[in-house]
Amino acid sequence: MVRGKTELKLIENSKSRQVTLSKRRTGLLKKAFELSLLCDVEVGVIIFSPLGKVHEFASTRWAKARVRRAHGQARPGEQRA
Amino acid sequence: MVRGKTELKLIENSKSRQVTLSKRRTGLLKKAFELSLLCDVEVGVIIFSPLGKVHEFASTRWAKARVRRAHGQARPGEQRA
DNA sequence: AACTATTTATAAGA
DNA sequence: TTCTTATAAATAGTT
Repeated sequence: MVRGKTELKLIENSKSRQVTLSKRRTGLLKKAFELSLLCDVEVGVIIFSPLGKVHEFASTRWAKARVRRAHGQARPGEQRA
Repeated sequence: MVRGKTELKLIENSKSRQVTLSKRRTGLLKKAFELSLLCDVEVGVIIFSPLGKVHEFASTRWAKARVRRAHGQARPGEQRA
């Protein structure tokens, strides 16, 4: 949201969407890390990219285990199919 | 991180920590929502406050189910005890 | 991948 | 907790 603020809707252009995903994913994971550190809370974040890649942040071993369990089943595409 | 930038370490003062948690939690969930919307990705976020409260964001029914399953077991404090 | 103009997020204070 | 404000951080578009 900068330089001609972004609308809050799906980014149609796939190239832009990919770039934005990459940047914001990094930002989101960073924010999650900071929150867990600053406030001593358990945080878990899971992001499934369309291509099937998974990115995650889990603040502790406990949260990691939960996150793992969370996607130990089917992936989004499979589930919704 | 503003007005005398925050150090990346546990906020010792519990009052400040609580306030920061509240603000940043809101921000994190918002970012997660935006990411899922803008980039069409599945996103799940779980935050366990020390007091046992749970805050979450899940972009889809699929993700919701996963997140629910993820903390349908024990809570952090219990697990680590 | 870097840059940079702007928008956002947010720490502190009220 | 909600509002305000000053400033740090994130990031969209560009190179």
